[in-house]
Amino acid sequence: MLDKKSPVTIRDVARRAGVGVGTVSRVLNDSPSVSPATREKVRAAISELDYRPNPSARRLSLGKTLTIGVIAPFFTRPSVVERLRGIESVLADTEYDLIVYNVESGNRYETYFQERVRQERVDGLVVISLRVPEAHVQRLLESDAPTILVDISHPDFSRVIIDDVDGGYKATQHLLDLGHRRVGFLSDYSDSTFHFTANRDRYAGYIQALKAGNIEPRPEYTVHGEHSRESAYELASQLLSLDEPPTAIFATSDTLATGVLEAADEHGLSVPDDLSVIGYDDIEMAEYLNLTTIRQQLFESGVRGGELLLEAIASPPDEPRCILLPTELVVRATTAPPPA
Amino acid sequence: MLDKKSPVTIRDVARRAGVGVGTVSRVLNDSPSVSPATREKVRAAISELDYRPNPSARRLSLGKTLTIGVIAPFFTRPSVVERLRGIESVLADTEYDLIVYNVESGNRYETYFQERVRQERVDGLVVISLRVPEAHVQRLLESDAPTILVDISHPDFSRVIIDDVDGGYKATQHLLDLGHRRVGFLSDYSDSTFHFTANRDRYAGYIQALKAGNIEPRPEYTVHGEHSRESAYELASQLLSLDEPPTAIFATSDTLATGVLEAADEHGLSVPDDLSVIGYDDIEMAEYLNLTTIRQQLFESGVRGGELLLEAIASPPDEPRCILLPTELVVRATTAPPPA
DNA sequence: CTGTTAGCGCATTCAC
DNA sequence: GTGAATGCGCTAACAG
Repeated sequence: MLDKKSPVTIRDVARRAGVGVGTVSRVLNDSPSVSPATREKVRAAISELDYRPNPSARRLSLGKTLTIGVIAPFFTRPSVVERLRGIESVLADTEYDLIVYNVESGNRYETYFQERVRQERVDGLVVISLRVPEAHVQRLLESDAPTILVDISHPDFSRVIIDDVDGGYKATQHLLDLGHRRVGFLSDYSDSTFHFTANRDRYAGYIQALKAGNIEPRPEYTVHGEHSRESAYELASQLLSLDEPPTAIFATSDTLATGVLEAADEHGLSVPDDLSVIGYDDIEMAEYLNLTTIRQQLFESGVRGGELLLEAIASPPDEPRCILLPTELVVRATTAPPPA
Repeated sequence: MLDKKSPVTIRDVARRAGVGVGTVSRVLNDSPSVSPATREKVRAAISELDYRPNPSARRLSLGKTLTIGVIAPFFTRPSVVERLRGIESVLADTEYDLIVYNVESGNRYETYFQERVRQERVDGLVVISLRVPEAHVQRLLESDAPTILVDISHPDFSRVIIDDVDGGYKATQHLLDLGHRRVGFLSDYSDSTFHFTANRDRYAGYIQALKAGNIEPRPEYTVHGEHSRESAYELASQLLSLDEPPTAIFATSDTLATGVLEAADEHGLSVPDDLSVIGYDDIEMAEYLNLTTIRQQLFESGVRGGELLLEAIASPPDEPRCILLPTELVVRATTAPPPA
């Protein structure tokens, strides 16, 4: 015989405490208008029955989903995971559930924005490192559920972005300071990539630094492809096979930088003596590899994004807010003056 | 003036299509008892109104949450992220939402099991690399929402585990085959750690291999601490400072292995000539570092776990199912015969 | 202060 | 095959 004990509801509690359901609801929601005595009775009944409110009912009645959605290319990059951690850390103390939408392929990318993300589904959305499809911008903006961008820029959305122009500038400037004149730029920037503004900005910084140093950018020194070590390996090989190869390479992520390191090794080049390499992000591996890099506040970006979202849900700002996080040059062992 | 267009409901669709709400609900749920003609009418109305059913209402009415919870130490280890990816990939094609509970501290660990995980909150739960608190085992087992374990063993739960005894055996055997007689075992196994059975099993395999090779295990060769490169560095240093230090070290994760590599370097030991090092997991970095390791099917373990859960929800098995995933020795450049 | 009641949007009987 | 009615568990508005 099935002993399906149906879950205890608010009515059971009310009965047990000898009060009405309304009162139980009030103590549940910390309403001030409940006498201490009855409050205590209700509390007792709740704990005796080990009662927990049914979230679905609560959500339906409230007209809120009490959940936050995060849409991101989670698993492709350590940096995204760090940001996610930051978001999760601020949500953990709230009543919001965190539901994750992982985007690894183009079709799911569109699908998530189209299907899943609606007022009825989440109370707020944060998009990490992913370009918002133009087709969905308007709807997102009009929705009651606010959207926050992290590590991606768009003038109409509140966002926390990294000062990537400055980061790119710093990286390049560091190389220039060391005496390099031939600096390669290697990234996964490309129109087909979801990940968009960050690399563009870093590139801008790269160009600015070059110009400030009176160095004419060479088109052949800029390469880009997929975001993987393998791809970076190919791209770097291409750079190093040039008639006049760069003496330093700025890779727009630490992961890419490892591919560059690999290629250097393959070409019999010793780092940093023959070739300087600088990465970006300062993920855990960077420290181990002694990689010079541009550190950005990964976890912090998630925290700030989460906070922005919570605030926006509480009271929508009149206009988009923008938080700009600084970067920091971390000099380690993969950069040095160019060979004499 | 606020133009709060209230979301379109099933009633709007019914009205538009000139039918009752029941009928709309039927076509929504692919009920066979709807005439093709009206089905078409309803479909048209749905798309004209761009109607989407309200998940909260649906859940309440259905008495299901349509969400799956994953509780794991997500962000601490790349391996966990890989497993999560696997789970997400099978859930992405279903109507289930995936909500994540990140456990980084002890109190949240207890809290999640206690508060969040209840029938009313999720329809199913998967626990990754985390020991289930004994105090909650019974409740979990009795719940209508099945619990699946991934990378953690418990006789009462369906689970997908890795053959870690064999993995530990293989790693040790590989070292023995190379001629090593003094093999250290370095792990993050400890009672205070959530992560539990995996390291214990690997240790068992280590001991078995030693015994099979007629080598008496030495207590001082077994060390454990936190799961971090820094910790591994300390532990390895300790090992290498022994009067008779091991000539090979088996670290129970690739992350730990990097710490060992670091310590070796610090001690002026060259790998693999002076010291052999083998890791575990074969995360992405292992390939880059040319680390000999034991590969396990990380992503696959998540996939299988997700499938197990879906099946359990559909029809609870009479007794726990157990899927055992094999490991594979991947020989790269950090292991070699001991110094002469 | 507190009990009662009316929805929230959908699925699901039950008659027709 | 289809419409109308009932209930899922909770919140909020309304009396008292």
